[in-house]
Amino acid sequence: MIPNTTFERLPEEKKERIMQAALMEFAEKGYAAASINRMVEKAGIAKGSVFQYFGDKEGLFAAVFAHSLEKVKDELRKVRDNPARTDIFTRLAQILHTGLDFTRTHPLIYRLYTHLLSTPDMPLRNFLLTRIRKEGKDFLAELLEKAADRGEIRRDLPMQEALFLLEALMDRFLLASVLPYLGEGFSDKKTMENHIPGFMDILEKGMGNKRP
Amino acid sequence: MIPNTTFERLPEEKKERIMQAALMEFAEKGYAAASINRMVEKAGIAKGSVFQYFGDKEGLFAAVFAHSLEKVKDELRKVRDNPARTDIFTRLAQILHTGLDFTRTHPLIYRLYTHLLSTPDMPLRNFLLTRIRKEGKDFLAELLEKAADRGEIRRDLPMQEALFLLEALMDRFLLASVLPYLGEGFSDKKTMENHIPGFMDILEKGMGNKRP
Amino acid sequence: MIPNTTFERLPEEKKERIMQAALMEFAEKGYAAASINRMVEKAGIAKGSVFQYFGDKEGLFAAVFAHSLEKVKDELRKVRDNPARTDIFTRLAQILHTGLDFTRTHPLIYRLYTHLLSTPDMPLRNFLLTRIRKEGKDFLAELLEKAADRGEIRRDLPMQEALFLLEALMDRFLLASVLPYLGEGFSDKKTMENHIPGFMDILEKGMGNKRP
Amino acid sequence: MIPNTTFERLPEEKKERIMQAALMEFAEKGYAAASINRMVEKAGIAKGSVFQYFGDKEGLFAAVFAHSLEKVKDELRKVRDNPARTDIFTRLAQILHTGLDFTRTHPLIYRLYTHLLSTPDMPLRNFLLTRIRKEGKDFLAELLEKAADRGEIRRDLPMQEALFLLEALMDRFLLASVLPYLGEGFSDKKTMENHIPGFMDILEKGMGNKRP
DNA sequence: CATGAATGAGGATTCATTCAT
DNA sequence: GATGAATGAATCCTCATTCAT
Repeated sequence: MIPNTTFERLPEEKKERIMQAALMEFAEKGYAAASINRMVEKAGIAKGSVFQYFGDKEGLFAAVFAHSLEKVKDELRKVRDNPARTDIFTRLAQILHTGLDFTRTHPLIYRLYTHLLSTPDMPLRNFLLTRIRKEGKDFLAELLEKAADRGEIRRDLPMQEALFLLEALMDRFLLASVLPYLGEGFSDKKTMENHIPGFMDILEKGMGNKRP
Repeated sequence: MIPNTTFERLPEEKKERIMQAALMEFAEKGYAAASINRMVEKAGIAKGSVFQYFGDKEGLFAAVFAHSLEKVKDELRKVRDNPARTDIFTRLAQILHTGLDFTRTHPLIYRLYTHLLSTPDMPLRNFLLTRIRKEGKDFLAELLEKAADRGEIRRDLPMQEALFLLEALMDRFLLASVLPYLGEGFSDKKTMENHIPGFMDILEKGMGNKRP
Repeated sequence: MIPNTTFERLPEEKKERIMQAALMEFAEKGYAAASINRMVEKAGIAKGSVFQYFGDKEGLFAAVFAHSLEKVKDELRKVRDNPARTDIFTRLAQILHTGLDFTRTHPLIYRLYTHLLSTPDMPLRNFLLTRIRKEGKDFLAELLEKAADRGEIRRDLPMQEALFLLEALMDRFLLASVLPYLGEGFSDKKTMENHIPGFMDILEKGMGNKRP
Repeated sequence: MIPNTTFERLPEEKKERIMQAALMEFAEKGYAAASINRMVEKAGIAKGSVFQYFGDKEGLFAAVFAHSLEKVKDELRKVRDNPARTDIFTRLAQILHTGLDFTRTHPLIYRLYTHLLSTPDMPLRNFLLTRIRKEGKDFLAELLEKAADRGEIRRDLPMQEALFLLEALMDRFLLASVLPYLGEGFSDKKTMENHIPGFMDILEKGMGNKRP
């Protein structure tokens, strides 16, 4: 479970090459169907090394996941540290944009996440899912709370449901950017940004505090 | 290519037993990781029979999917044929309730769908996804249009985005009812219904035409 | 081993259909690799019938072989009954032509024979091979003997070797007419006849009794 | 596609053991009916190794074939490099002897060749056949041409047909040495050599240039 | 520490044969 | 007598894992 330090000491380039190859396999095939054979060939390393570094397939998966989670956190930090003094809806729009940037740069990471979501017997599933969702959800929750404090959302807004809706939108929006056939007009990553204002319009009216 | 009629002629009980066992495997493991060995053991039939009935794994998957789609359609028919003369938001609430009933009765079918969504190299993925989504999405689209005609939603509602949001909520809501760890307060199927009014409140304000 | 009479009582058309389908399989794939599944599909009969008629795969093969042997005999009869009062070399040329006609009409039968030749563990191999070769070889042997009596071949001709050579030529010639890539200029069934005079020229000089 | 070097690096003894076991299977059963299970048991290696070495059954077959072809070439070299200053018929007799030596030492290789000849849907059939036949046929063709230049064969000899006849005799002669039931007096490898002079007698009269 | 050869369990699939209808 | 569903052994092949070099 605890990653061998051997892998850590590898040259950065090689580490990245291995992580990338593993991520590709897991993201495309899911955990069980992923083949270490294909991975090592892609990465150009010896098969034995995988087991030296990570113990077994599960350990490799955990490492890939942790590696990916770091990138997610980096991205989130960017948004969080944005000192933007704007209202929550502008903020949400920014987040969608950032999310889109993320799936554009790291489409495989998002696919990895969806596999985790949909496969009940994936090893470490619960552990990993709670870890990654904590990142995203806490962030949204905090956003909502602060907005409430600032009076940007209406008093009687059902918070739990609002949070759920935001997460649903976010997830589906990113999924559509990563996998085809989720709806005409949304299969194209390039034009997806055009929809963001529309979403904000609905959310603002549904959750906001503006007088008409 | 044309499905053998052998399977059709089986006694209903046996057919259902086989479909159920296959659905369990596919829903839990996804397509590639599903094991026909496990399935036939669960179903109590000979391994060779699977191939006599369905030709190959892909054929079996297609059959399971078709079988499941029928149940989805049955459910949708119930909602559609409901002659309810109510506004769209009451309707949406009904739909969420019905969806919850469905995932309660057929949790595996929904999991099957999520695998299809998240696995890019699933066989027949595009074909099957377009088929199943046509059912659901067309229904929601029609609902929105009629509501627009009746003036139940505001004139300037961005329709595409509204539709997307509804689908996202629907999907996520049902997913939460089927798989754990999507959020505290939502992991419990029994209490999920309590959230429906909250959702409707937000949607109505965001999309509706009511004067405050 | 003894063929069930059930098959004999079948309508001629059906019998022929079954034999033809079986011959195709055995000729193309050889005995072990032949599939009864494919055969019954081609023949459009029930799989169980094959076993009712012939007992098992081996019985079927024996029946196909017997059926084919009949056709060979028919063909040989044509040549034998030809009251041609010609010398042996004209006769041999006729035989090659007839053989070519035969492989043109029944290419599969010849392939069946080559499989039998080249597969050591084919069931009934020895029994069947001796049966079929008896037909051909005895005929050639008789031909040679009569020619010797008539003084058409030289006194000192080594008979065993001559017979062997004739068989070799015959077999190879027919094989080339049935399977490609045995030599440029011989892969084309249509032009093979042009080579016959050349062969006769060599044989006549090598075996004949003519004074230069 | 490119053959793994793993097999090449094996100890010679093991390589030979594997090749021998595989050759036995393929030679006895033909390609499709050959069983890798039986082979690995005979060779005493793990089943997985076969696929590590050769990729798949076809790759194994190609390797066995290449291995065998090398032995054929070695044998041919012996004959070719024989600086014998003799006429073509003495040469042909030598070749038959050498061929007999070869089938005595490597009977399976010749059987492999006959399967290739008689099985139309063997993988790589055309490719392999042209390769192996090039070796043998070119050699005979060259022999004939040189004999023509030296005036050892008659001017008006039909060359194509002569070549064909020589090949047919050669093939059939070797086949008889390897598989039983091709003719009494020829089924016995030990006495086959006795027939060679008889063949030469016929060929010399049929093709040669001697005045009686 | 890196390598890659060895292994056998398990994968999907095909098959000849049996037998109840 | 004809049918075709049921069966399980055997097919080729892939895989994660181990371990000697």
